[in-house]
Amino acid sequence: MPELPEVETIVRTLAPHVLNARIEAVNLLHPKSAHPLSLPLESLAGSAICGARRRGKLVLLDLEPAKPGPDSGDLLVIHLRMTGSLLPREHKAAPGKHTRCVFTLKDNPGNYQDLFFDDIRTFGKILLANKSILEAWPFWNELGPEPLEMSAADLKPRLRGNRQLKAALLDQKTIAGIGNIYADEALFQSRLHPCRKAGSLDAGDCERLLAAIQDVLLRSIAQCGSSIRNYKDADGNAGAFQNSFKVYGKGGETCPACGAALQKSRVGGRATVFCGACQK
DNA sequence: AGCGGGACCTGTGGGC
DNA sequence: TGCCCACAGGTCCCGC
Repeated sequence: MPELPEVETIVRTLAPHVLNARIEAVNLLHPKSAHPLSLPLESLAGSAICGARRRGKLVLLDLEPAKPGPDSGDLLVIHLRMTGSLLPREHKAAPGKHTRCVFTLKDNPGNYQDLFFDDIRTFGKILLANKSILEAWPFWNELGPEPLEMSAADLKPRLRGNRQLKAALLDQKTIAGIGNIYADEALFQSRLHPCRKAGSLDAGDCERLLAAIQDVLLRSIAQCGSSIRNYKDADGNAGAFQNSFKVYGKGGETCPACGAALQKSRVGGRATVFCGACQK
C-alpha cells in the first residue's frame, strides 16, 4: 500500500500518539507478521518510544529498552507493504478481523492506549532490531538514498545498466520510497519513457527526473498522501493526492499535456500508464 | 544482467 | 443475485 508520502504522513500523525509512551505489552495475533530476523516481540515490554521516523517506506520507532543489553532491541521497524496500517485505539478495544498485532502503550500521565497493526493481506512485517540484526538485514543495508535528500549527481550513477527506467525506480536499492504510483507520476512529469534504458539518461535527464520525483512526493505529502482503497493515516484520515494523479490508473484517458490516449502496459511486472507521445 | 512469472494473502469490482 | 476472473500501493525467488 503505502509509498513514501503515505508512510511520511503515517509517521507524522502517529508521533503524537506514541512519543514518550512506554510499551506495556505486545500481543502478536498473527505470527507471520513478525519478521524472521526479529527479536521476540514480547521483549518490547518495558521499552519507551523516544522517536518516530521514516526511512524509505519503513516506519521506524526508536526505543529505550528497560534493560539495555546486547540482546535487547532499540529499533522497531514496521514495513506496511500493501495493506498494513497503524491505528491508535482505545485501551482494550476489540481486535478487528485483520488486526495482526496489538501494542499496549502507557503515556507519562499514566493513560493507557492500544496501537493496532492491521494488515489485510498479511504481507507487512514487524521487526524488533538492534545494531547486529540491522547489519544482517540486506534490505536495510542496501536501501538506496532518500529521494528528498539527494542530488541529481547522486542519482546519475545509480541509473546504470540496461534495465528499464521504471524497474530501476521501483528497486529500493536505487532510491528508497518510490512505488508504482509515484514512479508513473514522476516519469510522466519528467517526460521520460518507463522503458527507457536506465543507463541512457544524461545529466539533464537525471536532473529533470529527480526534480519531478521530489515535486510529486512533496505535493503528495502536502495532501497527506494518496488513498486508493485502504490507506488511512494514524488519525484515520484519508489522503487526497489521488485527485492530482496525471496518469496513474488512467490508461485509455487523454494525456493532460498533449491529448493523446494514455497507454497502459506492464513494466517491471507492474501496471504502467504513460503517454507515448510525451514520454521519450 | 535483467526480464517475466509466480509466490505470498485477502478483498473488491467488473463482466457475464 | 451470484460466480469467476483480474487486479491491487510490495518484495523475493526462480528460471531463462
